[in-house]
Amino acid sequence: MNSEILNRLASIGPFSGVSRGTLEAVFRDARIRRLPAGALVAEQGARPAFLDVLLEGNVDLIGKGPDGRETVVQSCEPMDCFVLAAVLTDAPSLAGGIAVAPVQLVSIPARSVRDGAASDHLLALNLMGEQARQVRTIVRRIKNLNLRSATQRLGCYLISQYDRTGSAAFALPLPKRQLAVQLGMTPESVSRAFAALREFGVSVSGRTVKLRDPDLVRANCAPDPLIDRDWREPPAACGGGLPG
Amino acid sequence: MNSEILNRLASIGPFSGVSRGTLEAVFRDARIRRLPAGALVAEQGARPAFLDVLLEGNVDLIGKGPDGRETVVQSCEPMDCFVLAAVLTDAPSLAGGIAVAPVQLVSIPARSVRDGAASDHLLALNLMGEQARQVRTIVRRIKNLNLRSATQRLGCYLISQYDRTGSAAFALPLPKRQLAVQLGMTPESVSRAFAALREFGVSVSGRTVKLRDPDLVRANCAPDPLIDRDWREPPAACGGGLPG
DNA sequence: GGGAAAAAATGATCTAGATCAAGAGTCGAT
DNA sequence: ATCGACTCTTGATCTAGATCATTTTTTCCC
Repeated sequence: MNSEILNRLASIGPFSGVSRGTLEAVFRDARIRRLPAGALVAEQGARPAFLDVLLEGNVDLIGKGPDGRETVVQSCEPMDCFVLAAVLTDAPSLAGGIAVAPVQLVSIPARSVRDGAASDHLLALNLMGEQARQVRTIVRRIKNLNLRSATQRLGCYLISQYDRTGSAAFALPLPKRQLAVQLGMTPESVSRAFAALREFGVSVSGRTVKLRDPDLVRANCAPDPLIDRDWREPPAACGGGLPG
Repeated sequence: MNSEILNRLASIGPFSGVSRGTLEAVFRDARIRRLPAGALVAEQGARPAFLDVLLEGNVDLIGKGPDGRETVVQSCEPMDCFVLAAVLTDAPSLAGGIAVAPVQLVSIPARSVRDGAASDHLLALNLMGEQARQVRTIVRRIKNLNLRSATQRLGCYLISQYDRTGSAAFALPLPKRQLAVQLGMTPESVSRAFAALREFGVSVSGRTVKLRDPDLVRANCAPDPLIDRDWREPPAACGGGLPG
């Protein structure tokens, strides 16, 4: 566990501001794991022995039913941690984790995390906030899936990329296959949704997307900050740099 | 705020074991509210001024999209608290609350809750656990909705009632209209699902349900502890009263 | 560059459940 | 009991998106 990784860990939500002593105790028995794409990162149904923090790659959390059907609960990006809820409650995981790209992750013994929260007030507060944000992320996903059509979902995703990059032409950060997972639909439906968006000035070529008229897309896809915005940062105080 | 209510509050997950002093500070400005069925209990989109704990009645948390569509995120029972995630992160509510029966609830200023968590380690730990359980409840709901058919959902619900009451003939604790909401379908679909379950020995008359052969229902509805069981209690140590 | 293999687009069907539209109980109040 | 207002049931369509099948495009490896 080198210090560069330790610094990265110390900077994410759950650990930010936590005392050196607590961090050392929590990370003492942590281990780095590297797994190839397709590997099972976490198993559904078992009480998790480790809290995993993703350093590189992507992981999908997939819930399986008794009859084999599957549903993606969440897809994780670098610096997300997963199975946190199961670790904190010491209960069986409701979903398994699959690496969709080669991953590097830190595995922290569940015990260490729980002990750390029990002995360090700030860590407990951070984890509380992390779980609260997690609840909100899932609720936003539910609203996205239930309140919008497939085309609207894709359109809003493109708009959010446009807003993030500030450019009307950008590359998708994900292969389309993964995009489909994230948007809760089949790859075929993603294709059709792209086709439907052509009408609104959206063109795709390979992984490059161009929005001829972002406002036209916006007008037709019902974007909504309560669904699309991550609110991780404090609610933008109106008038960023303005006085009183 | 009489002491009987205060005792009930002190016994629920988030507040259990918390010192008298902290509880007094947190509840100092709390108020009891009573609202008729149909009333708006919490508004979507606003930063919640209060954390609400439901004492009596039922509340549905409903997310609305920009174009008017709605989806039920959760339905709350007595002693549940809602909008907790928004209170803790001081962010706009993602869902509104509607009273589906006359409700009595305690409204605790959001500020008091956050201050309490910041100053009392045990309260922070409790709230962390509460949020973790909340995450799991929502994930179980997602799995229930995505991994099972409408008929299976109803069947599993009936099985869980059978297990709770220990009797093959019991009364539904909810009007069918609300049952539909809880199971994520329309009232019409509930009717049809009941009709489909007749084949498996399920008979309904008014609010009374009889299971002629619970195992037959079980065999056809794919029950799954990872979906149906609430795991609020610690994982049942195998062999409850047995030695060794 | 050529050619296998994966990813994507397109087309044709299928399906669970929603929606729309009547009937049939059920209940409470007078 | 009678009315009227619910809730529930049942039936007839509709639809978004999944699924299955085929072609086209990209990727990438020697």
